[in-house]
Amino acid sequence: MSEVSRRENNKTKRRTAILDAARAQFANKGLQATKMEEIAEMADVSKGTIYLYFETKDDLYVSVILDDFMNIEEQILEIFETDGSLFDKGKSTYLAFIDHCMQNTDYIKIAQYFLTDDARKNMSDKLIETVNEQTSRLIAYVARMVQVGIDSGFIREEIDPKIFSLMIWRMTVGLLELVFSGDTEKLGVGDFHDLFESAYDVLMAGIRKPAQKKSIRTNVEKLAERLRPDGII
Amino acid sequence: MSEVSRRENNKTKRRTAILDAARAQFANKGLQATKMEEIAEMADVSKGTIYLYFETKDDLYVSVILDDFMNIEEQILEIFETDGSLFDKGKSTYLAFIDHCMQNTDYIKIAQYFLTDDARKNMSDKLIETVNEQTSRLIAYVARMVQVGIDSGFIREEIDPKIFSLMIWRMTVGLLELVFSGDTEKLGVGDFHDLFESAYDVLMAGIRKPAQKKSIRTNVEKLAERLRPDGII
Amino acid sequence: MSEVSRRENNKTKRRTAILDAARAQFANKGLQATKMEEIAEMADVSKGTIYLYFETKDDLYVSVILDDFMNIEEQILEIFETDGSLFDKGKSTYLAFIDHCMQNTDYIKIAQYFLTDDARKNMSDKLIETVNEQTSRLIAYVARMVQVGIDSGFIREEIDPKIFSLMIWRMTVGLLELVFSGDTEKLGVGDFHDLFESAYDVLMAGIRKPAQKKSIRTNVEKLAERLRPDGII
Amino acid sequence: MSEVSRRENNKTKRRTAILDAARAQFANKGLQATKMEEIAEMADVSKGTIYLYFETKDDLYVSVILDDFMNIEEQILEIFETDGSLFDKGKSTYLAFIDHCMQNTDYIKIAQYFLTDDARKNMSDKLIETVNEQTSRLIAYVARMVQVGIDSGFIREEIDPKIFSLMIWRMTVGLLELVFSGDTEKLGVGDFHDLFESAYDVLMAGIRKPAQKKSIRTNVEKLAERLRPDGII
DNA sequence: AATGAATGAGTATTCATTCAT
DNA sequence: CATGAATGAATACTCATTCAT
Repeated sequence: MSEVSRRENNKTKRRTAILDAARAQFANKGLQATKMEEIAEMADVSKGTIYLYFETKDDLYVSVILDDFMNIEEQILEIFETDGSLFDKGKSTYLAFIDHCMQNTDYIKIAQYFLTDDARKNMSDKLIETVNEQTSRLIAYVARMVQVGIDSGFIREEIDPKIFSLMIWRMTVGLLELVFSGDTEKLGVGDFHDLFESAYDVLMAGIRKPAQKKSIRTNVEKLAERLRPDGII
Repeated sequence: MSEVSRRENNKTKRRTAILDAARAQFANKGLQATKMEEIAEMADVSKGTIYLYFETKDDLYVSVILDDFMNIEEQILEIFETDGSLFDKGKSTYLAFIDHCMQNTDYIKIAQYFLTDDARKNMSDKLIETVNEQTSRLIAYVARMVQVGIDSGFIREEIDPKIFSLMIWRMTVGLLELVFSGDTEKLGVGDFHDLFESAYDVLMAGIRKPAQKKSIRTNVEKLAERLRPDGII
Repeated sequence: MSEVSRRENNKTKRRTAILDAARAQFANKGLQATKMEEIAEMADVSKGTIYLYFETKDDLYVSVILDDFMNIEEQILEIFETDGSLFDKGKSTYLAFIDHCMQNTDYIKIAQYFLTDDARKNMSDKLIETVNEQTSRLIAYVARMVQVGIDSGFIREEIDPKIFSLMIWRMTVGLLELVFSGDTEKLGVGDFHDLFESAYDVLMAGIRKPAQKKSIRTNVEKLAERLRPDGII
Repeated sequence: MSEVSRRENNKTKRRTAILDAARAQFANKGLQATKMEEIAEMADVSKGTIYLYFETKDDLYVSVILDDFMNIEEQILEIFETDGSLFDKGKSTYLAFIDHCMQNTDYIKIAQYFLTDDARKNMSDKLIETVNEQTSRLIAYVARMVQVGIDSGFIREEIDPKIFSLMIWRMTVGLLELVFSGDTEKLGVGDFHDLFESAYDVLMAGIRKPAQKKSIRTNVEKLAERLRPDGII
């Protein structure tokens, strides 16, 4: 390994260490309550070093979520590769997302803070832009799927793919926020699995074309590749 | 007017003045960025006076939203009183809520902050409890409506009224948050009216019983009163 | 009872109620930590009323101690009236003082604060003057006793009565402060009675004339009246 | 000088600068009236820097006195090294202590505050412990001297060394407090030297063995070394 | 690149005191 | 006399960020 690449390697390791420490702290105590010092300690670097890798605390915060974001994307894409009907694949993807969020609560917590007024005050436009881009990309996936559904005759033509994407996104995230707040019990919801599955089913029933024709199903294979993120659609 | 009641009257006026000033400031700059001093100035009272009416900044913050909450409830109940089909009334109520929120952005902003980890750290259990109670009540309205729909044969029996309430609540609030963040344009949504109406329609389509029987429709009138918040259901 | 005297009576009762409440609070939490509100509540009057009887918090504080002071003086004078040798009476008086202070810790706590720089900043000259006068009077008693002892040949002529008074006063109060601080245990002193009695005996041994002549004792009776606070000495 | 030791050196200098500034301010205005900002300015550091060296204002306050304490100890030990009779050495030490306190009034002022209820509320147990340890050590010196006096036959066997130590300590400090309060004049004491010397002489007369035997005096030399703080006694 | 000492802006809250009723 | 609502001065402490080494 060359001197340069070893150095590069070290830098990456350190960046990851800081990111991991930050994720842990943020998830545990929230943004405000987390001190840069604590992150530094946990990452085993000095306070100053963090600023060599991230411009501000908010930058670090968003970087954490961006990191998660990329992980989610990766996982979701894998599911797309598998065979199966459009609705089955949709549901698998949806449930995989829920699963991921239930295991990595940080992502939702960031998303929560991100739309907040307080957050916007402290955040650079560049940061907002970056997260927006990522979000748009994820939404576009869903929209594309819906479009495929429409084209294939599974989904009603009146449905606006983009609006539906926002709907399912905000609803899902909203329910996750509720679950993480711990208030669900007080609100009388016991089984999370049930909650999310029911929500999905209602949404699907809401866009499904009443009388599906079998013949159309044969088009699925052909359409699958249109779902790729860098696809033509 | 007696001495005591005049004093009471004054106290109420002052409380309202503080509440209004706080609402304006919070909506404009967010919780953190708003200084108690600024609220005091705008309400034309001294800093110390605020603390005679509200225990802490957070208490004041939540009190603002609770105030909005009660206004919303009032408006919504009026709509229940009007005649019309179940789904029509539901839609009117939903749109009235959207309208209110579009005009009083504070409510959503509080709701947003409320589920946040950071908020929970600073908030008294009593405060959380109070907001939860209010929320539960609003959710119960919706759930009751759904139940009526089921009983009347409009809505599928498999639908869980409570889960559906949480769905529509979180989705609606989530979309409002998105709109208020100003990112909707970047995400390519132009017409808000369309957005919210489409969302509602999808949700309704998702729970509607496919083959509605005309005969049942005649029951609507009879069922209407069961929707009252203090109803027997 | 006339209208005027009934009013006077009420005023006195109220003043006493405030004084008692203040004493209890001050003794329990110290000066700084005690709020005027708490005193008002305990005395069952409004906050504003306290200021009709006492100019400031510090005034109230000192008034409490002055009140105690007068009680102490009264008790001590009674002992002077009894028969007995000079040293016996001295010791009885000293022990009575100790007893009183052990039972009414407030007095010492005030005295402690009184000589403090912090106290002086907030205290009016008039207040300082008043306490000084009281103190001087008490010291004068002791000095007069010592002078009698000298005149009677019990105490060495070289002893300066005033200096000795200051010595025994400051030492006694100092030891009481130590006891009240709770640190005496850590400093290894178990029996308070022993502590104070030993201290007294050492002081007496320090001023006693080595060879006492019996014949002088007959003068005691004659000298007793010279000890009266309003005596001619 | 190495990098590390230079840094250490700087830290020590800064700590001293803060300590000196604090001493000056505290002595001048008392604890409450002194603002952290003023100390920072005088020490030519920022407000935040003080908190790198001292945890709280009270910690700083006590640290000042602890610093003085160590100086006093040093001076006193030197006097022990000189030759002379037990009582002479005792008196020299006593007068040196008085001198030091008259020149560094802070020490007494802290001691005064230290036994106060108000102080105890704000002070950490660790801080109280530390001061108590120092005090105990100083008291132990005196007690050891008294014991030597007893063993040598100069001092009466009935005298409890520990009690006597507390007596002389509290009396001396008490008189110093009185002097610093400025009330001594009003109480009619003019010459401080006289006051303290007389006080000492009375105390000594109070514990001295009436008929001293010359032969014992020869033991003084031998006993002197037992007075060392790290001595075997 | 890494460090960590230094900085200093930033603010909610308390409570003795006043005064209109 | 009594009240208690209103006042507003007063301040220790935190922590993100910087920068000399």
